[in-house]
Amino acid sequence: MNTPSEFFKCLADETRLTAVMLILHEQELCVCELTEAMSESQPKISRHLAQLKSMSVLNTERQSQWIYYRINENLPQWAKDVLTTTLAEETKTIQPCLERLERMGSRPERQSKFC
Amino acid sequence: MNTPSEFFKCLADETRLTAVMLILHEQELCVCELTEAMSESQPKISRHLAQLKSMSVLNTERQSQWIYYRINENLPQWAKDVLTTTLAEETKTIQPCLERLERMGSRPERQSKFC
DNA sequence: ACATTATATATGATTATCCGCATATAAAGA
DNA sequence: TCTTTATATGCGGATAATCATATATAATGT
Repeated sequence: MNTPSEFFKCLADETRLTAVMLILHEQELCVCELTEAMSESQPKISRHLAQLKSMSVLNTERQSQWIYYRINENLPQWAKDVLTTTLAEETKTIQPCLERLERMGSRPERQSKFC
Repeated sequence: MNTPSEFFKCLADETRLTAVMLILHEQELCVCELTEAMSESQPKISRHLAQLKSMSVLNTERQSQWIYYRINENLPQWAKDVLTTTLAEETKTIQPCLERLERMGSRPERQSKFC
Protein backbone atom coordinates (compact mmCIF):
# COMPACT_ATOMS: atom_id res chain seq x y z
CA MET A 1 0.00 0.00 0.00
CA ASN A 2 1.85 3.01 -1.24
CA THR A 3 -0.69 5.68 -1.97
CA PRO A 4 -4.01 6.68 -0.44
CA SER A 5 -5.83 5.83 -3.65
CA GLU A 6 -4.38 2.32 -3.53
CA PHE A 7 -5.58 2.00 0.04
CA PHE A 8 -9.05 3.13 -0.96
CA LYS A 9 -9.03 0.62 -3.78
CA CYS A 10 -8.66 -2.06 -1.12
CA LEU A 11 -11.79 -0.78 0.58
CA ALA A 12 -13.71 -0.18 -2.64
CA ASP A 13 -15.06 -3.69 -2.83
CA GLU A 14 -17.95 -4.75 -0.61
CA THR A 15 -16.45 -8.14 0.19
CA ARG A 16 -13.05 -6.73 1.09
CA LEU A 17 -14.45 -3.90 3.15
CA THR A 18 -16.72 -6.20 5.13
CA ALA A 19 -13.86 -8.62 5.75
CA VAL A 20 -11.65 -5.81 7.01
CA MET A 21 -14.42 -4.47 9.22
CA LEU A 22 -15.06 -7.89 10.73
CA ILE A 23 -11.38 -8.45 11.36
CA LEU A 24 -11.01 -5.01 12.93
CA HIS A 25 -14.01 -5.72 15.14
CA GLU A 26 -12.87 -9.20 16.17
CA GLN A 27 -9.10 -8.61 16.29
CA GLU A 28 -8.42 -11.70 14.20
CA LEU A 29 -10.38 -14.14 12.09
CA CYS A 30 -9.47 -17.15 10.02
CA VAL A 31 -10.71 -17.85 6.51
CA CYS A 32 -13.36 -20.35 7.54
CA GLU A 33 -14.78 -17.94 10.09
CA LEU A 34 -15.01 -15.19 7.50
CA THR A 35 -16.50 -17.59 4.98
CA GLU A 36 -19.21 -18.49 7.48
CA ALA A 37 -19.80 -14.96 8.75
CA MET A 38 -20.16 -13.51 5.27
CA SER A 39 -21.87 -16.51 3.65
CA GLU A 40 -19.47 -16.41 0.74
CA SER A 41 -17.45 -19.09 -0.99
CA GLN A 42 -14.06 -19.99 0.42
CA PRO A 43 -12.13 -19.16 -2.77
CA LYS A 44 -13.78 -15.79 -2.98
CA ILE A 45 -12.90 -14.87 0.58
CA SER A 46 -9.42 -16.29 0.24
CA ARG A 47 -8.72 -14.30 -2.91
CA HIS A 48 -9.73 -11.01 -1.38
CA LEU A 49 -7.74 -11.69 1.76
CA ALA A 50 -4.68 -12.48 -0.33
CA GLN A 51 -5.13 -9.17 -2.10
CA LEU A 52 -5.47 -7.28 1.18
CA LYS A 53 -2.39 -9.02 2.46
CA SER A 54 -0.39 -8.21 -0.66
CA MET A 55 -1.34 -4.56 -0.16
CA SER A 56 -0.19 -4.77 3.47
CA VAL A 57 -3.60 -3.97 4.86
CA LEU A 58 -3.72 -7.35 6.59
CA ASN A 59 -1.15 -9.80 7.81
CA THR A 60 -1.37 -13.40 8.85
CA GLU A 61 -0.33 -15.75 11.57
CA ARG A 62 -0.60 -19.48 11.22
CA GLN A 63 -1.82 -21.44 14.23
CA SER A 64 -1.63 -25.09 13.23
CA GLN A 65 -4.17 -25.56 10.41
CA TRP A 66 -5.76 -22.14 10.67
CA ILE A 67 -4.44 -18.92 9.24
CA TYR A 68 -5.54 -15.89 11.17
CA TYR A 69 -5.82 -12.56 9.47
CA ARG A 70 -5.31 -9.34 11.40
CA ILE A 71 -5.05 -5.67 10.58
CA ASN A 72 -1.44 -4.89 9.81
CA GLU A 73 -0.35 -2.96 12.87
CA ASN A 74 2.23 -1.14 10.75
CA LEU A 75 -0.40 0.60 8.67
CA PRO A 76 0.13 4.35 8.69
CA GLN A 77 -1.92 6.12 11.33
CA TRP A 78 -4.15 7.94 8.85
CA ALA A 79 -5.15 4.60 7.34
CA LYS A 80 -5.94 3.15 10.76
CA ASP A 81 -8.01 6.25 11.44
CA VAL A 82 -9.96 5.72 8.23
CA LEU A 83 -10.66 2.13 9.26
CA THR A 84 -11.93 3.01 12.73
CA THR A 85 -14.05 5.85 11.36
CA THR A 86 -15.54 3.42 8.88
CA LEU A 87 -16.14 0.72 11.46
CA ALA A 88 -18.22 3.15 13.51
CA GLU A 89 -20.32 3.68 10.42
CA GLU A 90 -20.51 -0.01 9.55
CA THR A 91 -21.32 -1.41 12.97
CA LYS A 92 -24.95 -1.96 12.11
CA THR A 93 -24.21 -3.35 8.67
CA ILE A 94 -21.91 -6.09 9.91
CA GLN A 95 -24.27 -7.18 12.67
CA PRO A 96 -25.75 -10.11 10.69
CA CYS A 97 -22.23 -11.36 9.98
CA LEU A 98 -21.33 -11.17 13.67
CA GLU A 99 -24.44 -13.14 14.53
CA ARG A 100 -23.62 -15.87 12.02
CA LEU A 101 -20.15 -15.94 13.49
CA GLU A 102 -21.48 -16.47 16.99
CA ARG A 103 -23.87 -19.16 15.86
CA MET A 104 -21.07 -20.91 13.99
CA GLY A 105 -20.47 -24.45 15.18
CA SER A 106 -16.95 -25.83 15.62
CA ARG A 107 -15.24 -22.46 15.64
CA PRO A 108 -11.50 -22.92 16.00
CA GLU A 109 -10.25 -22.26 19.50
CA ARG A 110 -7.58 -19.64 19.87
CA GLN A 111 -4.26 -20.65 21.32
CA SER A 112 -3.80 -18.78 24.53
CA LYS A 113 -0.72 -16.59 24.29
CA PHE A 114 0.14 -17.50 27.93
CA CYS A 115 0.90 -21.17 28.30
CA MET B 1 -23.25 7.47 -2.45
CA ASN B 2 -25.08 4.85 -0.47
CA THR B 3 -22.46 2.61 1.07
CA PRO B 4 -18.95 3.12 2.41
CA SER B 5 -17.51 0.86 -0.27
CA GLU B 6 -19.13 3.03 -2.93
CA PHE B 7 -17.62 6.09 -1.32
CA PHE B 8 -14.20 4.45 -1.30
CA LYS B 9 -14.64 3.56 -4.96
CA CYS B 10 -14.89 7.29 -5.62
CA LEU B 11 -11.52 7.77 -3.94
CA ALA B 12 -9.93 4.69 -5.45
CA ASP B 13 -8.77 6.45 -8.58
CA GLU B 14 -5.73 8.69 -8.48
CA THR B 15 -7.31 11.38 -10.66
CA ARG B 16 -10.52 11.52 -8.67
CA LEU B 17 -8.77 11.50 -5.32
CA THR B 18 -6.43 14.31 -6.31
CA ALA B 19 -9.30 16.37 -7.65
CA VAL B 20 -11.25 15.92 -4.44
CA MET B 21 -8.20 16.80 -2.36
CA LEU B 22 -7.57 19.96 -4.37
CA ILE B 23 -11.19 21.02 -4.11
CA LEU B 24 -11.23 20.35 -0.37
CA HIS B 25 -8.05 22.40 0.00
CA GLU B 26 -9.24 25.30 -2.15
CA GLN B 27 -12.95 25.27 -1.24
CA GLU B 28 -14.00 25.37 -4.88
CA LEU B 29 -12.38 24.91 -8.27
CA CYS B 30 -13.63 24.99 -11.81
CA VAL B 31 -12.80 22.43 -14.48
CA CYS B 32 -10.19 24.53 -16.21
CA GLU B 33 -8.37 25.16 -12.93
CA LEU B 34 -8.30 21.45 -12.16
CA THR B 35 -7.19 20.68 -15.70
CA GLU B 36 -4.30 23.08 -15.30
CA ALA B 37 -3.41 22.07 -11.74
CA MET B 38 -3.33 18.38 -12.55
CA SER B 39 -1.94 18.65 -16.08
CA GLU B 40 -4.60 16.34 -17.40
CA SER B 41 -6.91 16.57 -20.39
CA GLN B 42 -10.16 18.46 -20.01
CA PRO B 43 -12.42 15.49 -20.92
CA LYS B 44 -10.65 13.27 -18.44
CA ILE B 45 -11.12 15.75 -15.60
CA SER B 46 -14.69 16.47 -16.62
CA ARG B 47 -15.66 12.81 -16.68
CA HIS B 48 -14.29 12.11 -13.23
CA LEU B 49 -15.98 15.20 -11.83
CA ALA B 50 -19.27 14.11 -13.35
CA GLN B 51 -18.83 10.76 -11.67
CA LEU B 52 -18.08 12.35 -8.30
CA LYS B 53 -21.10 14.57 -8.69
CA SER B 54 -23.37 11.67 -9.60
CA MET B 55 -22.19 9.95 -6.42
CA SER B 56 -22.96 13.10 -4.41
CA VAL B 57 -19.39 13.59 -3.33
CA LEU B 58 -19.25 16.93 -5.12
CA ASN B 59 -21.79 19.45 -6.20
CA THR B 60 -21.63 22.35 -8.59
CA GLU B 61 -22.50 26.00 -8.90
CA ARG B 62 -22.43 27.80 -12.20
CA GLN B 63 -21.00 31.31 -12.23
CA SER B 64 -21.45 32.57 -15.78
CA GLN B 65 -19.25 30.40 -17.97
CA TRP B 66 -17.49 28.57 -15.18
CA ILE B 67 -18.81 25.65 -13.21
CA TYR B 68 -17.36 25.42 -9.74
CA TYR B 69 -17.10 22.12 -8.01
CA ARG B 70 -17.26 21.89 -4.22
CA ILE B 71 -17.42 19.15 -1.65
CA ASN B 72 -21.07 18.29 -1.08
CA GLU B 73 -21.72 19.76 2.35
CA ASN B 74 -24.42 17.13 2.90
CA LEU B 75 -21.93 14.28 2.89
CA PRO B 76 -22.28 12.16 6.03
CA GLN B 77 -19.88 13.22 8.75
CA TRP B 78 -17.82 10.01 8.64
CA ALA B 79 -17.17 10.64 4.95
CA LYS B 80 -16.09 14.20 5.60
CA ASP B 81 -13.81 12.88 8.32
CA VAL B 82 -12.24 10.45 5.89
CA LEU B 83 -11.62 13.29 3.45
CA THR B 84 -9.95 15.57 5.99
CA THR B 85 -7.85 12.71 7.34
CA THR B 86 -6.75 11.97 3.81
CA LEU B 87 -6.02 15.59 2.99
CA ALA B 88 -3.62 15.78 5.92
CA GLU B 89 -1.82 12.81 4.41
CA GLU B 90 -1.90 14.18 0.87
CA THR B 91 -0.81 17.75 1.57
CA LYS B 92 2.67 17.13 0.29
CA THR B 93 1.53 15.16 -2.72
CA ILE B 94 -0.77 17.85 -4.03
CA GLN B 95 1.82 20.60 -3.61
CA PRO B 96 2.94 20.56 -7.27
CA CYS B 97 -0.68 20.89 -8.34
CA LEU B 98 -1.20 23.86 -6.04
CA GLU B 99 1.89 25.51 -7.46
CA ARG B 100 0.68 25.06 -11.03
CA LEU B 101 -2.62 26.51 -9.92
CA GLU B 102 -0.96 29.61 -8.50
CA ARG B 103 1.18 30.08 -11.57
CA MET B 104 -1.88 29.70 -13.78
CA GLY B 105 -2.54 32.71 -15.97
CA SER B 106 -6.07 34.08 -16.49
CA ARG B 107 -7.58 32.27 -13.57
CA PRO B 108 -11.27 33.05 -13.37
CA GLU B 109 -12.14 35.61 -10.72
CA ARG B 110 -14.66 34.59 -8.11
CA GLN B 111 -17.82 36.55 -7.82
CA SER B 112 -17.85 38.17 -4.44
CA LYS B 113 -20.83 36.95 -2.48
CA PHE B 114 -21.33 40.47 -1.11
CA CYS B 115 -22.21 42.92 -3.82
C1' DA C 1 -24.74 35.85 -36.30
C1' DC C 2 -20.03 34.36 -35.37
C1' DA C 3 -15.88 33.28 -32.88
C1' DT C 4 -14.05 32.06 -28.51
C1' DT C 5 -13.81 29.84 -24.18
C1' DA C 6 -15.65 26.49 -20.83
C1' DT C 7 -17.65 22.20 -20.07
C1' DA C 8 -19.91 17.78 -21.20
C1' DT C 9 -20.59 13.59 -23.63
C1' DA C 10 -20.41 9.83 -27.36
C1' DT C 11 -17.63 6.18 -29.18
C1' DG C 12 -14.56 2.53 -29.48
C1' DA C 13 -10.38 0.36 -27.72
C1' DT C 14 -7.77 -1.31 -23.94
C1' DT C 15 -7.21 -2.95 -19.57
C1' DA C 16 -8.60 -4.19 -14.93
C1' DT C 17 -11.65 -6.44 -11.78
C1' DC C 18 -14.40 -9.98 -10.15
C1' DC C 19 -16.34 -14.43 -10.20
C1' DG C 20 -17.16 -19.58 -10.39
C1' DC C 21 -15.21 -23.77 -10.84
C1' DA C 22 -11.66 -26.93 -10.51
C1' DT C 23 -7.51 -28.15 -8.40
C1' DA C 24 -3.28 -27.66 -5.58
C1' DT C 25 -1.00 -27.39 -1.10
C1' DA C 26 -0.60 -27.98 3.85
C1' DA C 27 -1.51 -29.60 8.37
C1' DA C 28 -3.92 -33.05 11.50
C1' DG C 29 -5.59 -37.21 12.82
C1' DA C 30 -6.78 -42.14 12.18
C1' DT D 1 -0.20 -43.75 4.41
C1' DC D 2 -4.88 -42.21 3.71
C1' DT D 3 -8.58 -39.05 4.80
C1' DT D 4 -10.29 -34.88 6.31
C1' DT D 5 -10.20 -30.03 6.97
C1' DA D 6 -8.26 -25.51 5.92
C1' DT D 7 -6.42 -22.52 2.68
C1' DA D 8 -4.53 -20.96 -1.79
C1' DT D 9 -4.34 -20.57 -6.69
C1' DG D 10 -4.90 -21.44 -11.95
C1' DC D 11 -7.99 -20.60 -15.58
C1' DG D 12 -11.38 -18.89 -18.39
C1' DG D 13 -15.38 -15.73 -18.96
C1' DA D 14 -18.14 -11.77 -17.89
C1' DT D 15 -18.40 -7.15 -16.58
C1' DA D 16 -16.74 -2.73 -15.44
C1' DA D 17 -13.31 1.07 -15.50
C1' DT D 18 -10.47 4.06 -17.85
C1' DC D 19 -8.69 6.52 -21.66
C1' DA D 20 -7.98 9.22 -26.05
C1' DT D 21 -10.18 11.34 -29.66
C1' DA D 22 -13.77 13.71 -31.63
C1' DT D 23 -17.79 16.29 -31.13
C1' DA D 24 -21.73 18.60 -28.75
C1' DT D 25 -23.59 22.19 -25.72
C1' DA D 26 -23.53 26.58 -23.37
C1' DA D 27 -22.25 31.17 -22.21
C1' DT D 28 -19.56 35.49 -23.63
C1' DG D 29 -18.17 39.07 -26.29
C1' DT D 30 -17.73 41.11 -30.96
